[in-house]
Amino acid sequence: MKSYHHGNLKQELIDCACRLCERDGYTKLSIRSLAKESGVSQTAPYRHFETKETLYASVATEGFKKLSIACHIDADKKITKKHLVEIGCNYIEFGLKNANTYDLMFGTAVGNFAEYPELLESANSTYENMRLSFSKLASDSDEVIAFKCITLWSMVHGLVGILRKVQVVGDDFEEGVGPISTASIISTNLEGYLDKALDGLIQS
Amino acid sequence: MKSYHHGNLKQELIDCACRLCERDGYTKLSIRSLAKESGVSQTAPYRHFETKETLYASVATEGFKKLSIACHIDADKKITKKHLVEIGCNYIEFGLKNANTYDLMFGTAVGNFAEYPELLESANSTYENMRLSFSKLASDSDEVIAFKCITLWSMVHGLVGILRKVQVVGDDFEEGVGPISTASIISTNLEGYLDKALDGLIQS
DNA sequence: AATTTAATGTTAGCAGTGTAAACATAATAG
DNA sequence: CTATTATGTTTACACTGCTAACATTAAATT
Repeated sequence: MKSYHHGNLKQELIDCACRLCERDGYTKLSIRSLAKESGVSQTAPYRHFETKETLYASVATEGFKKLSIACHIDADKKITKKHLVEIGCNYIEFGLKNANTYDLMFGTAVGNFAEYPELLESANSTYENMRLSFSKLASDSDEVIAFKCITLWSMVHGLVGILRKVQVVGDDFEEGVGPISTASIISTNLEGYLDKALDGLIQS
Repeated sequence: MKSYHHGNLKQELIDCACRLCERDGYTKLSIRSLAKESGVSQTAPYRHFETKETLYASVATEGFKKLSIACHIDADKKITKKHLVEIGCNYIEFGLKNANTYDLMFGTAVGNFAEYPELLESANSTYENMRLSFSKLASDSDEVIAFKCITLWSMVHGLVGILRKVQVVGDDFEEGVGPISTASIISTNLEGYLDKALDGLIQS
């Protein structure tokens, strides 16, 4: 016997959306199918999400929270380069393992984060985490730290994009030194790669 | 008086799709509206594009061709670091000025490039161009060159993504050292930024 | 405790989408 | 000149985001 009111619909919709989004990609996600999955009428979700983009924003918010956790490292006081490598690796790993969610977070599905305070907050806090780690590594000025953050973020973000493209294309890749085989070498030794790439970053 | 056969429909559809895609983003692009724009019936495009993804692939192919051109530099023999900075800047400029097309090229709209030979070819040739530039800069092994290529590409690709996100969010940005103001500093002096960032790359 | 109000659900329906099937016309090959 | 192929049209289906009008229940107010 089910009651007229669901009771926990909003959260269930978000959870379900996160799951389906990661499984099939956000383009395959429909409000109607989501409603059906939750055993509720087609338009019920609209009581909790003004538009589809609002739903996307919620899924992306969850994504940033998870990314924050994935990139968080325990360190009492000082942080070493090794820690940064670890952060970078964890970031990339997250991007590759949660590729579809990552698309939603960094693509254009949600046009303007500023319209969704929670999303903006969770995204900024991911950045803030990274900034804090850098600030513990060396006593740089705030400006230098910000530059380093953006550079590291760009690097790992870009690597996620490139590695994914190359991996998709490279299902049947040839031996050689082309982008595909090189990328797969990189991805099998991410740690070593990042370690070298960070050299130019942490000293200066 | 219009004839039953259009005569040049395929190319016109591609051109029109490129234009509309860049103007409104590829998600807003519909085969039907495209057909209407070309003064042809709703399903006529299907004689030239099996699915919508096939159309996407064509637009993306054009995108890579343009990117290749944008990143091409004239240099007789030797290429200097300055040239690489130029390539990087041109790449980023392309990504920011053709943001919607860039999404199509590097997003998940086209799942597997290998299914579209022309797209694969144009994408690979963009890479090959970059590789050639690096090979003229220093007499590195093919392996090292490939690593440098992927690293530079990741960097500029990542920067495009981050700068865009931050710019969108930062319509009303505050002074400070947060990601937004830092990113705008970077974007107003891309050349200087890349120059510094490339230091770690070209020597090693 | 009774009643008003707000939150949350349903039904019906519109305009738009990708795409398949059956048919029409024109260009090309034999 | 005829048969075939390429290219176009019409019709139709299942699906989508979303709106408006209505139903039910929970919460707030008197």
